[in-house]
Amino acid sequence: MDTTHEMLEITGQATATLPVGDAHSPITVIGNQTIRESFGGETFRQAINSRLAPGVSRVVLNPDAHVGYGAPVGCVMASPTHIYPGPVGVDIKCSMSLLQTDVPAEEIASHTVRRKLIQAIAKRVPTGPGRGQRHAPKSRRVDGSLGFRVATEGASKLVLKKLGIPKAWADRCEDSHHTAPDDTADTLAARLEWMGRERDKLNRIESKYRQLGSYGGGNHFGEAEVVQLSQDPIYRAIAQQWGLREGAVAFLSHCGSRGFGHDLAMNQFRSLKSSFQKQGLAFPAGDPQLVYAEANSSAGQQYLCDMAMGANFATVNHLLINALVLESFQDVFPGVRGELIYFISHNIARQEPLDGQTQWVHRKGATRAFPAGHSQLVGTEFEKTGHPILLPGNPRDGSSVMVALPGASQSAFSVNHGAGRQMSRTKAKKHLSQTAIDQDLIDHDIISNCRVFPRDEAPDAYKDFNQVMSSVTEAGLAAEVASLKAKFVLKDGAPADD
DNA sequence: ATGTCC
Repeated sequence: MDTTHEMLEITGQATATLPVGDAHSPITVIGNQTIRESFGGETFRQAINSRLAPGVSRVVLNPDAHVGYGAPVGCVMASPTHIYPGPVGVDIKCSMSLLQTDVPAEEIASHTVRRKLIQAIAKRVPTGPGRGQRHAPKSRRVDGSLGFRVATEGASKLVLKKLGIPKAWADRCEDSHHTAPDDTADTLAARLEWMGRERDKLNRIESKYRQLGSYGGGNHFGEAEVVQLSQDPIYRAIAQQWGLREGAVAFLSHCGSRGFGHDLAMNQFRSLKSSFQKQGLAFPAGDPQLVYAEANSSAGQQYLCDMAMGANFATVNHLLINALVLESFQDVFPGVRGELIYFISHNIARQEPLDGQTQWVHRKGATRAFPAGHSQLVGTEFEKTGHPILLPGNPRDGSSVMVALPGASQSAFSVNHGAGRQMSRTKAKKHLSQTAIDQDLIDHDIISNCRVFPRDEAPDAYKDFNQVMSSVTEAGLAAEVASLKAKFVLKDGAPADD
């Protein structure tokens, strides 16, 4: 009997207090026993609240799940009719990207070379709060006018050209641009103009444009990797078809829409909550973080416009970071070339065919996983293989590139988005030893831009990535085509003695 | 996630 993939009976022991009508299908839980024990009651409660919320057709809990804003981080929530800002998340279109260079691994064996790369990247792509554009040359400066184009067009030809980003990279994005629900660019422009005019937000928004090309903080990072292809000939061939090469140095990035998306999300939460209160509407399970709108309503359309603009910002932010990282490599290795393998989000709602109808698939800390032949891949270069899935594990145990299998239909064509936090930041700072964390990375030949690695971001603050990965593969959702071994990490550094 | 509360 396969215990790696179980349907959580919502009338079962985890949820005995919640009466559920027959109309509700159970929540799908992806996780072996170790993983299921990692969830905790609050994560299940949030999943059940999400499942019982209006208009929701399906909820999937992935092995990296933990408590989040309204819905767990590490879940999928689908609705044909309703849009939920909480289950998109506050960092709209937080995503992963993978840039492969033609530098062979041997070239970055020495710490001296790696230090040079770290300095070259840190000079161009800052971590922590503040502006990404602080050292940008004039040619790349994002003013209000270009920022407007970024927010409304995403990775359009004009935006890519202005920012010096290779135009071919747009084809390697899960979505290179996002439009308003009515599919017209003018609607987004009108929404942005309205925010500037009616709500006196323009100055603040313009200041956020200056964050383009930066990582921010928290779990965001940039990491140099050595690519190791799968030993399985079928999956190795898929990796090679995507352009991955054994022993190449690649760069994995994790970040999102920075202050720009944050402001859009928070404004939406505020206005939707206040609208619920004015109308005397009840929040799902009494939780204001599960506030929602019907997608076709005026409020729903406004949210979808703001989500699209946050997503456009995140996309261009990521592509710009990759262009700047490639330039940094060229500082150290003149003439080196690089190609974007893929860019894929784990905090977004997308319209997708699911269970026989078009639905809003909310992925909150979950990654799209379309296998070969999926209707939304038809006509793309990934039609015959499925698209790359980029999963950060942790620097010590590595990260993974996967391909979806037909079994992904059981998880709403989604997998996890990483390892998933197992310790709160507070608990990690209290319980994990700083010297042990730093020694661990040294032992694994990994260096970092931080004097000391942030304790709340240490590998052991997260779940065992091998357990998470085996939960996914044993459920038949996806298979690994390549693993990524970290060589250096850029993160928002923690002070030495906090 | 976020100039970590407008």
